[in-house]
Amino acid sequence: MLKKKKKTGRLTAAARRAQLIEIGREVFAERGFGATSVEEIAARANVSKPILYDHFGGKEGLYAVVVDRELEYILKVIVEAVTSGSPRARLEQATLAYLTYVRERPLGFAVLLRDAPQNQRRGEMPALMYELADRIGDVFTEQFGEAGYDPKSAPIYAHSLVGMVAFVGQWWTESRNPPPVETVASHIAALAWRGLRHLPRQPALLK
Amino acid sequence: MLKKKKKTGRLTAAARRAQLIEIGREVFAERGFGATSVEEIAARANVSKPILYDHFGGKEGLYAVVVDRELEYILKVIVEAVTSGSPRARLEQATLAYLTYVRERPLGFAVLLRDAPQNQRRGEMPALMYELADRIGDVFTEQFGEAGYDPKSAPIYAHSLVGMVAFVGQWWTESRNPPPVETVASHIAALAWRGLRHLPRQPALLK
DNA sequence: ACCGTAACCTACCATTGCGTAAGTTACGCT
DNA sequence: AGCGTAACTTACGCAATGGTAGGTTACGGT
Repeated sequence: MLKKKKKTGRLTAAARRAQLIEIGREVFAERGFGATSVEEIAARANVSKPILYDHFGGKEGLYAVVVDRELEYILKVIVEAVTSGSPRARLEQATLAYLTYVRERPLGFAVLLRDAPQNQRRGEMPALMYELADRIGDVFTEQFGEAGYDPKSAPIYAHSLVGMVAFVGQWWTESRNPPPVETVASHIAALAWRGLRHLPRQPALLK
Repeated sequence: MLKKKKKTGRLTAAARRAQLIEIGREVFAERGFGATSVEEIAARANVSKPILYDHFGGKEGLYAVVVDRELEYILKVIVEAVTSGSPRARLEQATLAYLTYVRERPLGFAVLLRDAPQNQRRGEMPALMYELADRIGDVFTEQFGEAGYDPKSAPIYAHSLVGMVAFVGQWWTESRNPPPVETVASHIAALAWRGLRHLPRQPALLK
């Protein structure tokens, strides 16, 4: 017989594990790591605490799995969007991919935004953003050199781009009656692209 | 006699209060609200818990004061920067003011970035950012209408601007060997300004 | 029908950390 | 000097919560 639930709530290990990850994502999204209690997760799964410990070793274990899956996913989506096309197309597609992600996986997105356990290091989201910004920064550094711009300024622009996408993304998910993804993405990409295209060699404050 | 400390650690109410606010900012910055214990703050002040309760009523009370002062300050600085000059000068000065703030008050800045108590509502920083973005959005909406652009898209650009400044600011404080404020501000402002100036009437994705 | 094992539960600890009650010490004014 | 008050402490209560020990139930192959 296959692993079908008879009438009791008893599940196979794999199924229970999957369910706990799902619920964990929900609760962590709502409360953040610190304010989440193992009991609540267990309760929502109609199960007792020790089960969670059997599967994940503890709260941090579950959290790690949830975060890891989320990062894995978002990174995959963005990398795919950036693997082909003109530079401008890549910019647009990456923006689109990111926005699509935050829209389709609001809970996972929320988990990434919140404070990480034991805090000291930043949340997972900022870490990912820095990672992305660094990669983009590398590309910019090279391009800037060839185009006669100061390579030193590349990271600033890279972080600017990532920052605007990130912040707009957050705002966008939370706004009721939000415009369609393509609209948002096209505006952001336009701003970034035009800005970069018309950059002065040596920006200076008016004063 | 004036309120000078003789040799014991005993302070006047006002002095103790000020000290606790200072220390509170430090600890909240390091640990975030949730992970901060009243005991630790008290310990760092070489004082026992009840004193903190006498002054602020509890953890949330202290936190509220710390955050309030911080928001008060940062808002003041930015508003001052925006009260005169050409639109472009305002953009530059606001950016400059913000970056100067994050550099000069890293602890307060860190507190604002972290999760707020009782969680559900966002941290204080995002709230402030949304507030700023909304104000800017209002200005843009008006300007866009006059210039023949779609007023609906104004909030997107407003949030983009705020997002890039915010993210770059965060990165900038954390990077060792950071470029001077004016440099960073001029680059950000240049990107934003050029982008806005050369915006197409109706942005569209390549595809 | 039986039995081994995987899934699950009912208590338990132990710790942490907020908040308070009640008493104690030093300061400074008269 | 002495006294009132402000500043401070010790010692607790107590609710949450992470984590564990040990026993119980149902599943499914033989």
